[in-house]
Amino acid sequence: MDKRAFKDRLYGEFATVAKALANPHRLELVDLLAQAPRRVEELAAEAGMTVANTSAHLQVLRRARLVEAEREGVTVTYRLATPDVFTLWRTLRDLGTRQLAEVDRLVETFLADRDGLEAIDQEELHRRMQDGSVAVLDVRPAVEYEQGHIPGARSIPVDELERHLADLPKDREIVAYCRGPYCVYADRAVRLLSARGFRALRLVDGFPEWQAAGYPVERHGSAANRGTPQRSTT
Amino acid sequence: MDKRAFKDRLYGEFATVAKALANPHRLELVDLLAQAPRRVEELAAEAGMTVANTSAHLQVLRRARLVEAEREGVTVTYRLATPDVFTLWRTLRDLGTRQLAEVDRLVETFLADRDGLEAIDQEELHRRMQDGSVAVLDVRPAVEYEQGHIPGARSIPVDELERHLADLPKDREIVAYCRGPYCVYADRAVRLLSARGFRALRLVDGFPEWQAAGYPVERHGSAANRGTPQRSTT
DNA sequence: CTATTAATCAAACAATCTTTAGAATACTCC
DNA sequence: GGAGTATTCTAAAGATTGTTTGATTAATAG
Repeated sequence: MDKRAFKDRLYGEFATVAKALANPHRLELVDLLAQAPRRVEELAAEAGMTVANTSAHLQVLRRARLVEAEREGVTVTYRLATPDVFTLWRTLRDLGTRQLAEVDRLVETFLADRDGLEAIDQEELHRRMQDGSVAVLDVRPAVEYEQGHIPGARSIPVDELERHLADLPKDREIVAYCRGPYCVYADRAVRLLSARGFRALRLVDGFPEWQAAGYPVERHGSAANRGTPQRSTT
Repeated sequence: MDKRAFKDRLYGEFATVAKALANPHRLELVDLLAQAPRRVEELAAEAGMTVANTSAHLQVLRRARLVEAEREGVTVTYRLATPDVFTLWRTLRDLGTRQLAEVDRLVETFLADRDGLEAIDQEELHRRMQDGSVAVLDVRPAVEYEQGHIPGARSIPVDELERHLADLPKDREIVAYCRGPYCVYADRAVRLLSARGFRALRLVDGFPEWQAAGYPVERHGSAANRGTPQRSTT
């Protein structure tokens, strides 16, 4: 094998990873799987695709070793092959956010009223959590909460929020978070809560970013911290 | 615009970035541009492609805002749009290295004798540079050295190494580096030097990784440090 | 064994991507 | 203006990708 053949094949291998991410549907699937492992049907429903098409895309991801599948009886559960896959997706997403004006434009258009919502970042939330001045609210679907959440966070999926307002404090600020910077659940929650007289604000990032930054994480209500928080793993 | 349309378009934008990287030739171009800005012809020659094809691929990268072009007289010089593009490429490459067995196999096959070469990492090189126990050798093409190199490194492109052996010290270890973990120039240099009685070893990473890690960098022989080194920007 | 459910496969088609060859453009030098 | 050079554009062929439809496989329950 000569040098040119070696290079071609090596870059070819790395290109298969990029190819796996080079499709909007597959990026959405990766984004969903970063929240929690899921079955094919669930993924198809969440992403608004047919099951057959979802299955085909999942297999592209699997061939690139970005996701793994596990059969349990009649269902097949997919999960990210390693947390590094989320890191890659986030690196891609953040670069796109900085470089592509169109992303800004889309956010401006669709999340026009987001500017009116108060927001805080991870560092500030972590500080305020420690002095107990805030209540934390996870508004993602329950299955995602169960796979891991910010310690002490209460799980109320956004669609059920209206029914559980009585459980929330009026005397403390409420910080709502969801899947990530482009997830709209937290926006909706903050808007609803504000309208009902709560003091609510949103976390600018989602749970996967919180976890990737090394902040403590809780699972199934039992403490499962990763030690002292360490900022900025990027 | 409804939520589904918003998501589709947002993921679609991010997919354009992944698509730009989803081709072996374009990855090689990004890798080359991470070393130094270059003209189309130079890139085509380095990557073993026709000029027309190189131009076409560069424009895919440009539309995705990963590279920028600047016309200077009759030539057009391309460069990475931001250093973050290298970060994305490295994240992709490192994930591929960890996940794809085929990468390992290719390296084993083509760089079979690499195991016999002594190697050190960035941290250790930085330490040894400070106590003056090593000479550092940049074996990349001169244009790449001129765009930035490890402070105090001597530039001898690997093809000219044999002619300049007299300039190298026999009483100190020589650390050779080149473009990155899969670049073969440093391997060749270390092999040649060892055969001629020098004590030579290779740096496991290349210059772009050194720079991205926050270690000091020098340009055109004049000091241009970035302050104290800070490890691990990943 | 049969029926049921979840997931995958196979075939087909449209759409997109890659490459080449040759033409066209943009600039410089004379 | 004309010649020469670097780059880009155009057109066309060939390969790859994405999606749907309907069939098929794998496991479970009765």
